[in-house]
Amino acid sequence: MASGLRPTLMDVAKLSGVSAATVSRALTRPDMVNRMTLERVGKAAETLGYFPAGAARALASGKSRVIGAIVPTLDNAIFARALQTLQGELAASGYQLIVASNDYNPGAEAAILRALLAQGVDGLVLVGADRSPEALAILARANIPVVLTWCAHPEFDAVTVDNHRAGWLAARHLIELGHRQIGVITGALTVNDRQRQRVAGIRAALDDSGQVLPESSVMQQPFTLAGGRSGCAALLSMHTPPTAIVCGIDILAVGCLAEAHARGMNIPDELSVVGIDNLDMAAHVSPSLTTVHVPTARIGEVAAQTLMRRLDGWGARIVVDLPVELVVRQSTRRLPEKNGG
Amino acid sequence: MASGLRPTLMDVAKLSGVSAATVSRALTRPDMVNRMTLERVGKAAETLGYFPAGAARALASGKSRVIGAIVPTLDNAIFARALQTLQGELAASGYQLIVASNDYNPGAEAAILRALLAQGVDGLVLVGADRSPEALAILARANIPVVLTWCAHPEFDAVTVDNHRAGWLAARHLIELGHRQIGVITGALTVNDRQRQRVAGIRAALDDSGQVLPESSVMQQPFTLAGGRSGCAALLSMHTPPTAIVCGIDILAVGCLAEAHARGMNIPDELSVVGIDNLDMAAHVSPSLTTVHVPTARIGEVAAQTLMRRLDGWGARIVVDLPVELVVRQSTRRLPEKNGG
DNA sequence: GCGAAAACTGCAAGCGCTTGCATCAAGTTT
DNA sequence: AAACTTGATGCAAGCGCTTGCAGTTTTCGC
Repeated sequence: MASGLRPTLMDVAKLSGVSAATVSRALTRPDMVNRMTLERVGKAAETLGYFPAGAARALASGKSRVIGAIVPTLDNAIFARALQTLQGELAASGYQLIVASNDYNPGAEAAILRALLAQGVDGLVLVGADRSPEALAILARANIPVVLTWCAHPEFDAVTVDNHRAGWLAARHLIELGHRQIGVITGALTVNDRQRQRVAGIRAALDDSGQVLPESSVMQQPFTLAGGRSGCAALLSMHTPPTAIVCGIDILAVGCLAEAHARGMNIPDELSVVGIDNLDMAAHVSPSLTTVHVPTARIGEVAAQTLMRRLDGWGARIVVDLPVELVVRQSTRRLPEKNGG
Repeated sequence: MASGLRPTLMDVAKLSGVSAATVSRALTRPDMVNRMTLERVGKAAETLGYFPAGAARALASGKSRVIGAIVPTLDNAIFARALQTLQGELAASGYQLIVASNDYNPGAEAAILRALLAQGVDGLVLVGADRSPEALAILARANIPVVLTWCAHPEFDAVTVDNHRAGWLAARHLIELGHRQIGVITGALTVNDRQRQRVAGIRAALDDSGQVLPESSVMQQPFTLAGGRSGCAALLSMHTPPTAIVCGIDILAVGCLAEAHARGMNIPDELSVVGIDNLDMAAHVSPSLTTVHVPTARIGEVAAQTLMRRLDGWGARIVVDLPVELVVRQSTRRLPEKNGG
């Protein structure tokens, strides 16, 4: 090889006295190559410090061994954690992960999708099932495996979690504790189907017990602690403030706790708060947060496995629904009786 | 084009009646092409729904427009946030981001590096300056821009933060408040130069005031709230427990707060705690956390800019040092006088 | 020991783009 | 009007691999 340049397949072939084809096979399908040849090639590759050029490989084979993921943001423990396991699992199978975020802007997705496809990803993992028609069209034409996470959609594989049930469990818990004035803090519902489903679940639980959740008791806030605080503040300043609040995600719930604390309110005595997600933090805040556990890390892991299975040729739709579960801690308690009646 | 297949450059060329070369130029260097031709090509590409194949492009041009990043873990708000801005900034310049994590295992880095280089990344962003000789050798041979983050190294571009100073500021603050018994909770020092530097800074501040920081007062813990708690517990169970604790990162500090709270200790009256990082959380926990602000998001942003500058041909070493700054909140206070003396 | 199957290996044609060089038409200069 | 620029385009040679097919050598079965 020209000194200073990366060695190529040809260099290895020459050094080991075989054809490029054989080297290629030695590297990708060792079982097709004679043991001794394999060894010779291996040694040559070793001494040259050879490693295959992904671009050439991708071009020739049509497979890039790269998976793309689009998340609303990395700056949220939920997605970061899912990506962490996703990446780990993919790496174990020899795949790389390209991440992109759309900042909860559904309109940005189509462009990102185009960029990812242009890049030549072999598969895609997306969050939620809300998708613009344009994005949908792109996906339909792309002809690569796509797995949705958190929410399902009939046209795609999915690793889901029952968000409706999560909301239901949270609200049900409060109802069983005697709460009747229940407020909700959630993210922006128009761009977030997970949150919509959770709120629907909350509403359903209330319905089941003959109550209604007025729109005015549902506060939409950004997914930050500050959002949780201001949602809490808004709820508490209502004419009849709630005796309990369920938050669409733990971040909001922790913010809510902080706000209550800042106001000198005792939780759970004066206000019950329940979250959804079960972040690490939930167990450590004070009071510890009652929440609905969502197996976030597992989502990434299973998403990777689903993708691998598809890339291995699996033909049928795959939908894995991961269980959610109420975790009762210290932030909720039975509504104190107001009077003897 | 064969129906069902993705259109190629050639398809666009034929449809618009020019050569493939012209289409290529129309797409990548529009200024080299006649206005009218450009328009025709654009229209043809549009109607065919053409977009370039990244692999082919990368192979022919030697540039993949993909950047690789290796972080210890995504599951830490610090890195997740930096990656978020890094990704956003790169995307704005038409680059994709491949992320990989090594789980704080320095030994894994070389393999990841190899995989990333095989994939054909155009640039790399790494965390910290600790690097195995093997990894270093790989980087040296790779011949692509590399930017280090958080810590600098003479051989690489870097976007740094003065970790030593961060530690120094934190400890100094406590010393000024009269504390003499100071404990430290940190991550695993052997695999984390950021933490080493911070602890060194803490030690330096103590030295400056004529004190020493015994090894036994430095608790190494995993970067979790639970780690912060157990570090705190360990410190408090010492023969002469500290009156103040500085934590290598906020996560540990928040855990520390939680532990103290669980023990019914009043912070800051009975124990002062200071963190480093200034996570969102720091302002919202109770008591709010005194900490040293580290411009995490900015690190990712500037890292991207640095890389872009290099890829634009910039020849000199780039080192950007971002300022850190003490943020005093409620978790620290003057050491109460024990007696009249 | 012979024919056929099995096991290897090589040939060569791409994969879809980029880019140095040549070409050619249309100005500019002198 | 000859000699040059200049601008726009085409030609064609790759970039470094993979892979269908064909050829060669081994290995078996009998």
